[in-house]
Amino acid sequence: MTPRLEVKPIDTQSSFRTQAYHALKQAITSVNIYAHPHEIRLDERQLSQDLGVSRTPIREAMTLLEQEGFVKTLPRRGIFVVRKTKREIIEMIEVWAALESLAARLITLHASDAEIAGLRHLFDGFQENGHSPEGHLDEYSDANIRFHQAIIKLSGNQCIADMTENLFIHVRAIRQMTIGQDNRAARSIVDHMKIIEALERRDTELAEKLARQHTLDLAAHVEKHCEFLS
Amino acid sequence: MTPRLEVKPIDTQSSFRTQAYHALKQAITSVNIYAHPHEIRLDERQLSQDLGVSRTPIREAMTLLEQEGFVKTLPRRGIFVVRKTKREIIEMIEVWAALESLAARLITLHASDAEIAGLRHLFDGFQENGHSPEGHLDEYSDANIRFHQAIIKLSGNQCIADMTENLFIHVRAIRQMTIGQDNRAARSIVDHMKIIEALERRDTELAEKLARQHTLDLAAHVEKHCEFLS
DNA sequence: TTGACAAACCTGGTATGCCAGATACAATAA
DNA sequence: TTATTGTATCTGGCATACCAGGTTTGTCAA
Repeated sequence: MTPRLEVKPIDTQSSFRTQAYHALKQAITSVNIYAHPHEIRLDERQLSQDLGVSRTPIREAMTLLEQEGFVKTLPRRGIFVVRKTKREIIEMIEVWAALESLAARLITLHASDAEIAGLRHLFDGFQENGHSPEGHLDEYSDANIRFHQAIIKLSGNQCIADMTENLFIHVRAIRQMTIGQDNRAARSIVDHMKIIEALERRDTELAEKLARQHTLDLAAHVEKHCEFLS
Repeated sequence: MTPRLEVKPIDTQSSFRTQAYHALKQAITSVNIYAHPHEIRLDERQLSQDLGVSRTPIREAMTLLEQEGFVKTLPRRGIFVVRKTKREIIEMIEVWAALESLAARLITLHASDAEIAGLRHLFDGFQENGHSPEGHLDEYSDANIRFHQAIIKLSGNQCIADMTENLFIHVRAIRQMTIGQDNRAARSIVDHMKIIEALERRDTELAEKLARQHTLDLAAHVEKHCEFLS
């Protein structure tokens, strides 16, 4: 056997378009657009200079971002970051509820006991009485996010994962803004535990229902308390 | 008042890119890709000649179609029409079930009695004993499709409509291929009537459950009987 | 000072040319 | 004949020039 060099295959897949897409999506989703009162405008030529590529890959990335609903281009006016309305946010949360509910159903049918057990570990450290989630909102918020992502992943349905990927960006932002209100963190962890218990018991109908209701509660909360959304 | 010509405003919104996108999507989705055994390859330059525009709007349209999962471009190889696997089809049907189930829930909460009553009229002519759906599969298939579209629309949730738009293209094709099997048409109309009755009674939980189960049944049927899918 | 109006510029849309990788095929050597 | 290699050709990725419509700005008359 001849000695061979260990070479990694060159990443021939990531074109400038793909890189620009990820860079722009990252940039757009990392700013809290609901905190800025004025609308944000993007400039193709400026971005192409900043990223060091021509306008073509920038435009193709913008095409993708527009289809995903993150930006809106007005011909000869400019490209603008989209601010979701309260109605749209609620609709997205409702869809999220339906998809996560389906994920819970699929988990009871197909996931292994070990996988389900792994969900509990996400909340290790938040269950003792002396360590209430209110005191560590950021940490709990992260665990919260990981829980919902894990549910989607364990479902084994890639289509759910794909469809929730962009919803998640918006729902996550809303969750983070509302987690501190109305004792939601403590109530949230109770809901999560009940969902996990239903999954462990393979109670398909209950798990499905609890997962749906948990997220529909968020929708109702946003309806009542998020007047800062237009 | 001076006489004026009746002129329609020029459709300044539909760019070549948008027109190319719709033309290509129409062309791709109208061919039954599962009937052709060989993979279908698209050529940017050929298409730009056929549509009479340059490659740029073609490329941007392709970018959109690729993100929607209808085509896949391999650099310096070509652009290929995507053939969904059986696994992917089932996943899409499951997602459809979750979204239509949510739509049924929302209808019981927000739709008017008149809107719900309109669902029955879609099946006028298929309910008499002498006019069984089996004898008119094409007509029934159309009514079937309109029923599911109406459910989505009546939900009032635009996000559901957007997310099911592309799923529908695939699910529709599968429904049409399976409607003639296994007495599915007759059983389907029974399911639909039960769903309508639950909606009329504003039975949220039942309508939600029936709508979900009706489509999950399709998923189970595909799992068992659609071996022609890869 | 203020209003209208025109010129300069800015912006996204489109066409086009070039590039490098991939392929097909012919030429060549074993 | 068969394996190999070189070359012509084809393909999508990218850069760039130009266009038309919109905006801004500045000038000038009232």
